[in-house]
Amino acid sequence: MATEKFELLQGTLDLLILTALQHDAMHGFGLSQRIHVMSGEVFLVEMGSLYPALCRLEAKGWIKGEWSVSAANRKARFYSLTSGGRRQLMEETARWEKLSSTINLMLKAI
Amino acid sequence: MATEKFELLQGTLDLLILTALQHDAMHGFGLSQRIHVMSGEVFLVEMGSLYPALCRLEAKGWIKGEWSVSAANRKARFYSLTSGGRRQLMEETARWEKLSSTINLMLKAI
DNA sequence: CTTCTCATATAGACGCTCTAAAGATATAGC
DNA sequence: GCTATATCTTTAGAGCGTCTATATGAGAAG
Repeated sequence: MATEKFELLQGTLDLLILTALQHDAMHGFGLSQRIHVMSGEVFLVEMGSLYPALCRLEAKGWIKGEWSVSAANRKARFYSLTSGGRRQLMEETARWEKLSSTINLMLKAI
Repeated sequence: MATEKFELLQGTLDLLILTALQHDAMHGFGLSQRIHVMSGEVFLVEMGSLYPALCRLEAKGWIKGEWSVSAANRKARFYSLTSGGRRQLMEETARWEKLSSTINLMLKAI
C-alpha cells in the first residue's frame, strides 16, 4: 500500500518496521507516519497492514509492546526491538542486500 | 524457492521472467535454468511457481507462447515478449528501482 | 523394456498485504 | 456541555503470488 500505487514488495514490511524501531520505541500509529516520512512519502502503510505485522513480530519475539500514554495523551501500545529483533534486523538487511543486488545484476545483464 | 533458503520477494518473479525473455524466446524449463544461472545461482524458481506465472503473464498479454520442439527434441512451449510485455518490463523495472532505492535509503537513515 | 532426463501442468496450502469497518478516548470549537 | 475532529487500536475477509507435491507424457540411453 502506498501513495501513487506503489505497493510494498511482500516480505519487506518486517524489515521496514524493524528499521524504523531501531532507535526508539514507537506506537503503531506513529510508526506508520515515520515510515511514510522516512520513505520520502513513497510508502504508506495502512493500519490494516501494520497491526497484523506488529502482532506477528511480537509473537516471534522480535519486538515487545507495552501500554503507555502517547504524546497526545492517549493510550497507545509502544513497541521496541528486543535483542532477538536486532539480530533479525541484521539478518533481514543482509537478505535484502543479497536479493536486491542479485536482481539489479540480472536487470543489467545483456 | 531458492538455493539456500533465499525466497523470492513476492512481486519480483514477473520482472525476472520478463527480463530473462528480453532477448530470445524460451520454454519454461529452460527459463528456470536461465534464471538460476543469471542470478549466480541465488534464485531457483521451481516449476510450480513458474508455470502459473507464465499463464498469468500470457493472460495479461505480456508474453505469448507457441508449441515447438526443444533442442532436446521434445515438445515445449516457447514464450516470447509481446510489445505490451516490453512496455511492462520497462514499467516494472522503473517500479523496482523506485522501491528498492527507497528501501536502501531507509536502511541507511540514521 | 526399463530408467533417466526433459518438459508441462495442476491442486492445495500458506503467508503477507489490502480494503474496509468498527470502536474508544482526548482535545478543540462552539 | 455538546459535538466534531484527531488520535489510536483492532479485526474480518478477500486476494494474490509463491511453495510443496504430485501427475503425466515422451524421447533418449542402456
